[in-house]
Amino acid sequence: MDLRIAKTHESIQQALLVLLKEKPLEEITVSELCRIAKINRGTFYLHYKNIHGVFEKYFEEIVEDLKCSIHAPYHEIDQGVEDLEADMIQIFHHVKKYEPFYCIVFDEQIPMKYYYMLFHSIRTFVAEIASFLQKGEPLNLPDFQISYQTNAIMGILLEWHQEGYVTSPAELNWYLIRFITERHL
Amino acid sequence: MDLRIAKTHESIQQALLVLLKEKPLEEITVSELCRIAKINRGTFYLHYKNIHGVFEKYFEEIVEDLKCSIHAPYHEIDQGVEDLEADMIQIFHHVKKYEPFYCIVFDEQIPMKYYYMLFHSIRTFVAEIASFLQKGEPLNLPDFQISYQTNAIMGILLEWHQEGYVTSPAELNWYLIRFITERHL
DNA sequence: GAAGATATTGTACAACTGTTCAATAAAAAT
DNA sequence: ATTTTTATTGAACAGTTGTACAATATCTTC
Repeated sequence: MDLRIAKTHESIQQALLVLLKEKPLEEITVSELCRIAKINRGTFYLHYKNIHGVFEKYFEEIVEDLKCSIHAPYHEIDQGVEDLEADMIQIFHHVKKYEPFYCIVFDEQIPMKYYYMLFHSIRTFVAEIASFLQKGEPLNLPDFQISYQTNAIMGILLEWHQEGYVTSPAELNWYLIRFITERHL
Repeated sequence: MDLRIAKTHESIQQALLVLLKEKPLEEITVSELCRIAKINRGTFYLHYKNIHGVFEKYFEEIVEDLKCSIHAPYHEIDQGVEDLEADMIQIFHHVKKYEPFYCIVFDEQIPMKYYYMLFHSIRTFVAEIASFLQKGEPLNLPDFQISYQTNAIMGILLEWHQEGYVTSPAELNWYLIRFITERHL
């Protein structure tokens, strides 16, 4: 790996963090970021398509961390409601951990891209649970049901975002388990 | 109302439709739109903040149409599962009706704003159903459950978008009613 | 350490953005 | 029909974008 590339990437990522402390992502310009990062603007375009490209790199790592959080204490045997609870609450702890980032991700002005990244991550998790619980049954859940379930969970995150992340992860998890296990409407 | 303003608005909205036929929303510039609309660029900024401001106006009307679709055949009495089905399917018919617009709304590059507009519209509807079904009970559903339910429905729309709107509204509604009435996972 | 590979820089370009201002045109009010 | 109000225009501004190129600096490899 070329040291120059590594250094450039570091400067850019660091500059983004600096700028995010004073203004919203959508107001940050490439020119400004390059001035902070002390790199040529042309160099920026050699590595990223635009400002969102930088943030996306960051968010990829965050989503990766979520995947680890969920699957770290994965119990092969006897996945009951208790284990389900233990896994689900990881999602809320994760969002709380990276709250400043999710404030950006769920912002009105920000592209759907990041929502989809989180969605796909949680969806994989939901699909695994579903296939695990329904093993033996020949009919696996249709894609629509997986997306239905996944986005339901994300609905809680949206509400959480809107109320300003006041509710505790524990209480959110209590809600979630209740919504999942009880009949709806 | 000033005729000049009305004429300007018409020109701008019409120009957006023309440009949307040849390129994605995110690639349309204010300058280009003003050339098509044959208005001064300064005039544009007198009425809209940016290109998204124009699209938002359009989408407001579309969301308004959804509200009408849902509440048009509203049955005051005896809202059973059959009536619920009749109301829910309106959502799918609506999205199908404005498919080209929802292709934009659900696009990766497009701001969350439009997703939230649709979300709030459906959320109002879900909240009404919930309070209707649970009337008598002193405890009304918490905000988290309404958002959970609402976004679950939108999960079906997201999946629908991803598969290219192949599935029929009738089948989607069949899925949805099944997901709502059956116990989850 | 020298040679080769390649990342970075500086400069330039046409196009777009968002804003300002006086001048003009067009509508509304009388 | 004239006056008043106000929307639109044209021009200009500093700043941004995305791209291109030759010149330079820096890293890797041998």
